Amino acid sequence: MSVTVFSRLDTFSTEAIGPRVYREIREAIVCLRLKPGQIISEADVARQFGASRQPVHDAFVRLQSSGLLHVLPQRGTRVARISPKDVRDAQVIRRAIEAATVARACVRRRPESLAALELNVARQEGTAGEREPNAFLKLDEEFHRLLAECADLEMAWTIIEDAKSHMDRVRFLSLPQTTPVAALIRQHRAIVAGIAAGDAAAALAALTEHFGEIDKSLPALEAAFPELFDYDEASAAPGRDPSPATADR
Amino acid sequence: MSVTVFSRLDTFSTEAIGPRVYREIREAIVCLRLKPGQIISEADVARQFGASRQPVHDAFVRLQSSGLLHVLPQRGTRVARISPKDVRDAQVIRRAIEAATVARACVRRRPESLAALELNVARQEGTAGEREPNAFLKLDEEFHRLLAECADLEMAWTIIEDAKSHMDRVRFLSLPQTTPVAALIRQHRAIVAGIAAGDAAAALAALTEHFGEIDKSLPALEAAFPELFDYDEASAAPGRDPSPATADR
DNA sequence: GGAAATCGACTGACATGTTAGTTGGCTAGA
DNA sequence: TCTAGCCAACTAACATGTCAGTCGATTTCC
Repeated sequence: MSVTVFSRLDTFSTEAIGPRVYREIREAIVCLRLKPGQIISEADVARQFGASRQPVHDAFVRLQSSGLLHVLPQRGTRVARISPKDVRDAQVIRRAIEAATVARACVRRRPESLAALELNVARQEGTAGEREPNAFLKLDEEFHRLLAECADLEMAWTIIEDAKSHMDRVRFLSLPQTTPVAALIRQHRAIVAGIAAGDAAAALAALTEHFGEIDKSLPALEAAFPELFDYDEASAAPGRDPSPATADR
Repeated sequence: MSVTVFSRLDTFSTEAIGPRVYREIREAIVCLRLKPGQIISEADVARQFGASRQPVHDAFVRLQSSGLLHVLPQRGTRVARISPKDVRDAQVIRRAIEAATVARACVRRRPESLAALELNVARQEGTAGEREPNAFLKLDEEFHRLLAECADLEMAWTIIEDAKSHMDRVRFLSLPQTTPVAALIRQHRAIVAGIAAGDAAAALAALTEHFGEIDKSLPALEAAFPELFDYDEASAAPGRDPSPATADR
């Protein structure tokens, strides 16, 4: 009936179940192991984890407020389809916040933060030869977190993380096709250089270029995977889906 | 023992309990009916609502992820103190997002959205004579929501709402003292005028001025109500509070 | 044959029971 | 008087039970 996506949580961990469940479900959504549009149920996911419904329910509550899940009361829960509007909204918002972050970082310029950024970019370059893109994605994630830290704007990272999740699903789709990782790394380096020099204009220019990438891939992906996308006006629309799409897998 | 803050939910409502509980708790925090630093418990709040712990628990989960509650596992939950850093972070983020919103609104310029904004500002001016500031606050809230709608950036409002909550507690504290409502309304009008004229520079200038207000009041408030503020580095720090502050009340 | 009523198998919403971790006060022993 | 250990009284975390609403397949009636 339903696809098995999660594996039993190991019992020998000091970490509470709740946070782990949340993290795993979230990652599964962003990495498309849970397909956009797919129906999932608290009880079913709980069974897969070998846990009770409660921590899964808590995770669902949080993921709903991030917009990654759509809960239809008394009917079911589905993984949010990729909404082109949400993707673009998230892009605009992320660009705005990250621009403010970089501008602030240019003013602060803490040596230790800069060192951390430099190190991170160097590591990114180290992954250039690898086949596995996940290593780069992890470092990219950390790069942007470090930016926020550098600007002393931790709250910014929390928000970017949420906005990013909508964008990352698109990025994940586009990975097999065009992965201009080298270009992305070059942009990262330019941002760091701008901050190090206190040259806000240069850093912001590099950042803007950095965000132009997704725009190119989105239309082609929509054409290639129409069933993963959502074309309705309101992303959070509760009652919809007149499409004859296959419910899951 | 604990202060009664909530009243029994009326049973004759079609709306589910969960959303109502969430809304009420959130409002109580923002309006300082729940004091920053105060200890609250799921069971106690549930009793006050005449509901079970479950919907209260769900609300706590969401409020924690907004940073309005700090849950100390197995120990208790406290209303987040007002963290000057969080307030400033929220300000920077809100300014960034709202600037992007206004810039976009200047480009779109939908007549019906503009009309809604005009109407809203007119209503604000209608509250000028009233003693009750809540009417203005409600309209102010709606004004910024309309801005997001005008820019077709619904996601922006969701985020601003969260960031605002941290700022609003400060604003609530400062209300009795200095309420330059007239100035705020003037700024609102200037923003709308800028959008209507498609003059992004003018609109953004008005917006920037609009955000300068809190900066002035914050230091004085910190001095006046030290017990409501939190001076630690990390706002989300789980284990802290070495201060001998009175637990609640 | 076709439309309407029915029923059963789901779902999440909500209620309640249980557990483990923390804390603060009490007491026994020095 | 002080201290170490114990214990009762909390807490949120987690588990499970119950319920009402939804949907779709089947049946029933025309």
